[in-house]
Amino acid sequence: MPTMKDVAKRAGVSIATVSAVLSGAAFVSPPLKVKVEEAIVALGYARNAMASGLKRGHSQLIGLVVPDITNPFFTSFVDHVQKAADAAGYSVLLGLTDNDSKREPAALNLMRSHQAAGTILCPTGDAANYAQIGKSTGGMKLVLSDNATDQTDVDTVVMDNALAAELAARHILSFGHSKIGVVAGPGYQYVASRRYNAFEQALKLKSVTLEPSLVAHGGFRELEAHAAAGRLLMGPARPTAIFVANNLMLIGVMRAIADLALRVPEDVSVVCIDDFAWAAAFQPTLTVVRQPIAQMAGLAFARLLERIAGDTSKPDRQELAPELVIRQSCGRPRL
Amino acid sequence: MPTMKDVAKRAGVSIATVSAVLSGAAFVSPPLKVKVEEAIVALGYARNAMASGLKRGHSQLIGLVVPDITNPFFTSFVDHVQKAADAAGYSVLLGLTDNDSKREPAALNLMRSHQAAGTILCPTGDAANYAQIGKSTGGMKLVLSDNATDQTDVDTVVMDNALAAELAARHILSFGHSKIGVVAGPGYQYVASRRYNAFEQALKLKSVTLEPSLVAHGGFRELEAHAAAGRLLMGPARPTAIFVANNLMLIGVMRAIADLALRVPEDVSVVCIDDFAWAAAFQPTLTVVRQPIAQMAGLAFARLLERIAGDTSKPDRQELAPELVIRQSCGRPRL
DNA sequence: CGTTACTGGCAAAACGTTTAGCTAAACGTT
DNA sequence: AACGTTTAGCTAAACGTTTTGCCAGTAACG
Repeated sequence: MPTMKDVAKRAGVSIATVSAVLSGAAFVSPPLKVKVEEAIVALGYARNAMASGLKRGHSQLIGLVVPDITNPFFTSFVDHVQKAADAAGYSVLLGLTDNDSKREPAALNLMRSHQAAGTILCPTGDAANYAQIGKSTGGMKLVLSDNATDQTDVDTVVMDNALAAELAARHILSFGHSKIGVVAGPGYQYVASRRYNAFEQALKLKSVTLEPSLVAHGGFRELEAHAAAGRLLMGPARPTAIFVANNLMLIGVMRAIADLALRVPEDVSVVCIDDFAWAAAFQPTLTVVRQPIAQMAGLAFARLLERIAGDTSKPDRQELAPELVIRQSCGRPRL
Repeated sequence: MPTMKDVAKRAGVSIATVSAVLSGAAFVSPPLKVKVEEAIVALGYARNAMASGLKRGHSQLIGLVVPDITNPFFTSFVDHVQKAADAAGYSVLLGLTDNDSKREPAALNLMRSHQAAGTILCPTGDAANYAQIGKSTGGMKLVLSDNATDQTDVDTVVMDNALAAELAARHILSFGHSKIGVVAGPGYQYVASRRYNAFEQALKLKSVTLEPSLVAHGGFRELEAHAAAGRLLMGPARPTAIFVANNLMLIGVMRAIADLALRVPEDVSVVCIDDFAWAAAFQPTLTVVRQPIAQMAGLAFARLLERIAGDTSKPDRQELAPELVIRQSCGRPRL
């Protein structure tokens, strides 16, 4: 493993000069510069990021903490952040909390210990833990995304979840449904309750009420949603439309619908929040509310970059609008 | 940002003692130990991984380089590696090559520069680049997975792609198909050509030949596959069954089938390599060849751990068996 | 009681970089 | 010609750990 010293010796210069050409800041005369560059490739030298990070007080790493990379929403989020980071000369250190907010402090500590220039955290949304999070940053730049409450002491980039649910509600209502089922996320999570409340509110505005027996709360995961949808669909008052709060749960719901040989949208209409590749391949193609993932990731990273650059303005919350993608899974209820 | 020195001062001990209790190696008397631990929590101290890594010559990071995290296969692979790494006290530094093998050396260099204890690389499979890869490791432990040729100088964990294709072929043949279409991956990639060749071979064994006009080579991505499947299906000799070489391409194929209002499996039978959540929710449910992702990730990481621990035995290649998951997308051809 | 063996704890020397401060040469100005 | 200015490049001092070697106690032994 060659060091700068080796490069310096081979190029006949001091290590300070090697450092200068590597970081490109100070002016180095062209002849010396090429000599150094030659030595670097000849030795296969790669700068030691540990030493560099130690000396400079921070690394070229940014932390990215998500609850579950397996959820297509987060997969895409990670993908976009990674690419933005790459373009800006940063690498991403991945943290997974496995939907357990108690793991967030540890993840944040990891990032801090690696001297991350900053961290983007998608909390799993258990509101109780927010105080903890602040403690664990130790001064590290932080921006929250996705499942973040509306506290004001940290930068936040989220989708307008209320609008998303409203869009779904209005679309369902436009077909004249009144017996509407909901497969909602876990109530203690900010995003889940916001989607649920806004959906209910939008219905109430048109004097449609949500039958408690037609509301199921799951864990944002497929299996519970499958069971929940089964109960809804086999109950005495089968809904003619179902609102599903995320993509993972939709898989379970569609399986339950298939189990009962029901047709979409003839027997049940379906909308969910989150777009994903298979939504356009499914038969019928699935109407969804699309989250602006690329934008969220882009803005979150951009905000982080500003903070890293020294911006000390007041933390703000950016709320992005979702988009209703109308496909074929909603229609008129049969009487 | 408190350092060990601060902790030491507060606990009334030397920094060597603090280091000792942190790493847990040397014996420290219980009273001192609790004093140090108290100081650590009181100050909110977190060990500086840069300094630690610099001194020890390697970090607690492992590199993980994949072509496209958006592909559910890699999503799952990353997820499993991350969890295994976490359990072993390592964190993962994520590298994306965006399906471009020319980016692999840079990704490897990144890992090396961060003093990664080791790296798992899923090459994008352009065989031309393998020599390059060796150069870029600079002595860093490396294990290859997924799309790795059968070179013998580096540890490798792969699925038996030939068997996977064979399983698919035999399943299709068992229904009596003879006009069979293929949507294959890019021919220059090891995995793609291996799947294709084995599929053709298995057909030949039963005296079924592959019509060249019914074979399309795409880029393992949805869009090309959609176009390719469209051509196949609208051509003069429509196949009664289609073999699709990966999950992403299947999305495109299913869309093409829907475009033409064809029924599965009555008009066309479909199998693909890769299982994924929606395969069981789709109507009809999709028959697939499942890759043993958890096992692959687990073995790749385990091998890496052995190498990190100092194992210097001869590099080997582990080939894992896939599994045919029979669902509903294959049936008899209509005459 | 004197020697040896062991122990918990400390001081200090690295690890490979960045960077502030410096030297000396080259230039422009009077 | 003497002066200040600028500049390319160097020296050396950090950065926060880990770890080797050492010291001073204590226990064990003859």
